[in-house]
Amino acid sequence: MIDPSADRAVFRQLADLLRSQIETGDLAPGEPLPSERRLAQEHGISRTTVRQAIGQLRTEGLVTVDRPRGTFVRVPEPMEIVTLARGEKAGARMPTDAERRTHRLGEGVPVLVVTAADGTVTVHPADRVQLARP
Amino acid sequence: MIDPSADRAVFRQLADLLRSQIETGDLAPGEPLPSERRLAQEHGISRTTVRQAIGQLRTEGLVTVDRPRGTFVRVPEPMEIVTLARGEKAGARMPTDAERRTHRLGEGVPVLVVTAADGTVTVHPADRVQLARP
DNA sequence: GAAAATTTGTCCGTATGTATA
DNA sequence: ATATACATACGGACAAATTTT
Repeated sequence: MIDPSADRAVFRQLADLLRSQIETGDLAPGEPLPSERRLAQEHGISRTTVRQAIGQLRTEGLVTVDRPRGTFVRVPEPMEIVTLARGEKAGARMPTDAERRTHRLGEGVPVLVVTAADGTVTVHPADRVQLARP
Repeated sequence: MIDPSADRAVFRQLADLLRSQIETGDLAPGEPLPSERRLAQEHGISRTTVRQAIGQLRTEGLVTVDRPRGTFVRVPEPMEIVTLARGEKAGARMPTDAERRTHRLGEGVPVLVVTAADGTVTVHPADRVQLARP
C-alpha cells in the first residue's frame, strides 16, 4: 500500500512496489506494466507521480518504454564475450545522449569502455557484452 | 540558444548546452551550475523543464546534487585498479537502490560486476575502479 | 540567536503533441 | 475516425535544509 504520510516519497514507494514485483517475477520479462493512468487511478495518485516512479525504474535499467505501446519489463539480451588484451584497461560509465542514439542503447544501460595501451578507446553496450581474459 | 519550435525537446536542448559547457571546462569540476530558478528565468522556460534537463545530466553521471546547496559538476575520483583473475568475467550495470546506499554511490554511477569461476560475485563502483589484466 | 531568503524535493493539475491499435 | 498511451511543457504549492541578513 502507498502511504502519502509516510517518510518515503510516494513516487519512491511506487517504484519500490513495482521493482519488487519485477524481482519476484510477478511481473515477468517482456510483460507490460499497467498503464500510467491505471497506476495513477489504482493508487490514488497523479500521473505525474507515476511517471516519476517509472522514470526511476528506467534509469535503473529495469524497464523499457515502447512508445506509445506501453512500458515493459526488460528482457535480458544474449551475452557476448569480449576479451581484454594485454595492457588494456576497462571501466564503465553511463553513455551520453549521443552515444545512446548511435549505439541504440536502452535507458539505464551503461557502457563498458576499453582503453588500449596506445590510448585507443572502444565502447561496448553493457547489456550485451561481458569482459574476460583470453 | 534554446528554440521551443525546434525538433529537439527543450529540456534536451538545455541538457546539451550544459553538457557542452562541462565538456569544454566552461563549467569546471566542483563548480556549481546556476540555480534551477536562474536557468528557468534566463532561458524563459519553466522550472519543471529545467529539472528535466538537470535530471538528464544526473543520470549521465555528469553532475551531483547537494541539497539544498546546489548542483555541481562532478569531481573525478582517483582511480583504483582491480585485476581480472583467470576465469573471471566482468560486466556492468546500474546498481540497485540498496547497492547505491551501501556503496555510497552517486547517481548515474554504474557498478562493475566481477564473477569468478565458482560463481562468486564482487561489485565495484565504476567511478573509482578500473579493470586490468595482471 | 532569530528571521528571511535561497535552493532543491515532492506533488498536484492541466494542456498539447505524436504514434499506435 | 476514435481511443489509448507516452512525451513534453506550463503553472502553482508546500516542505526541508542551508545560507545570508
